Amino acid sequence: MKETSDTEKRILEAAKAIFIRDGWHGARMEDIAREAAVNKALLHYYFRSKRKLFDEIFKSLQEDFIPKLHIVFAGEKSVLEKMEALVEEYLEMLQKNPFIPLFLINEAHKNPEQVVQHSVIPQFFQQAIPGFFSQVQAEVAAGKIKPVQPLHLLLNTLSMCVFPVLARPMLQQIMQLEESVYQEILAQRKAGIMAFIKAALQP
Amino acid sequence: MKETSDTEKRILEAAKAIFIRDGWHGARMEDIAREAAVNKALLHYYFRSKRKLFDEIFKSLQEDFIPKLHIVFAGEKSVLEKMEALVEEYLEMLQKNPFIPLFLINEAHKNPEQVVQHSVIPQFFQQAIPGFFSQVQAEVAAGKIKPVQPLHLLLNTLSMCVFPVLARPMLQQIMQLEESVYQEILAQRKAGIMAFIKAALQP
DNA sequence: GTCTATATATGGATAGAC
DNA sequence: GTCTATCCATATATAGAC
Repeated sequence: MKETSDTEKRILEAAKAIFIRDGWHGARMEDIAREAAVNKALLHYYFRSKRKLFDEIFKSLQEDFIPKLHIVFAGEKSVLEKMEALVEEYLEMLQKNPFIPLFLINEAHKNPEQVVQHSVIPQFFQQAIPGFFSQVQAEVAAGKIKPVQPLHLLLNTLSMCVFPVLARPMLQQIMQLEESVYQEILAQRKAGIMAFIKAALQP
Repeated sequence: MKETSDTEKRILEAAKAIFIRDGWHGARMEDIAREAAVNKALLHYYFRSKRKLFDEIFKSLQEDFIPKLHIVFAGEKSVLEKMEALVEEYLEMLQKNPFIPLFLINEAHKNPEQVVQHSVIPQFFQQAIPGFFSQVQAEVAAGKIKPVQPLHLLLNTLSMCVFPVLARPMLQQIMQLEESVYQEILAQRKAGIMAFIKAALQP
């Protein structure tokens, strides 16, 4: 029975909002404190450091997301159906937490090892993905889908989902689009990605 | 006739190496100075600031890359041929300058407007891309390629090229792969991406 | 638990001697 | 042009009063 004080919850909510808005580097403890309507010393009282505060948020996020991924890959569904479920779950998570990929990439760049330490994603990968790769090869051999290298299929799919979210501010500027127009494009991504994958896989 | 002293060139070379290795945030003026075998005050003597030093590198890089992109999109080639040329040029640039995308994304996140100021990419986009989009629609209408939304075709292609490079340290950790193995995968990306695009487009 | 005030660390930038 | 020494800004983290 974990007790979580009202202030602690307010801080977590505020921190999540600020991390989403500004990313890891942009988010300042000062801003989080103001958002939570407390003093910034309180953040350290509850969470000791900015990193631990983030970890708390990231942990609960993983606890929410990883089980969904397990369901995606564990079922009896076809490769195409699994890809569709993956795209759907991934895009939904990204919409709610658009700052996560950039944070992980930046952190991994500075200190690669800690990705393994602070995340259960590598563990998930080892468990769920080899089986999926076998399934892809089996469906290719059976002629159910066009020949494709499993790893590249996965990389392609993840890339198409993440990159437009990850690089939103940059792409929006390059294409000179209004915020609302870009959001509209992101909303169409699921269709845009799935049409592409289906066309690429169906024999 | 621009004079560039030997020291200045050494600093530029060193800075490029450090930026490639550590990215914008990771790169320290201290490290660049050591790499160039000079004192860090010299960096400021020649370039005034870290940002201006980077800009110098980024500028010469654009002067090299943008013309290639113009050639890719300006020719009389088919959509599929243009995509192939794009993937080839883009992957080559990324291999030589893997730190660029992460830098641009982080900067755009902190201060979106400056992407336009410090880069000619938005300008390129306005010039070359609308024509390409028309060409895609024309080929779709003519039944030369499967129905596809031009913007999503472009987003998909760019995403598949950039993301595995951009997120290398993270992906390498998640998949628990040796550096050399991951490099091998990147080397196969061109084939992996093009097979996917061709399968997705060919009617 | 919550605040004000302050310490500490990092890293870019500058002054001034040579 | 090149160096040493120092400044300064930013932002995290802590001490200590209430």
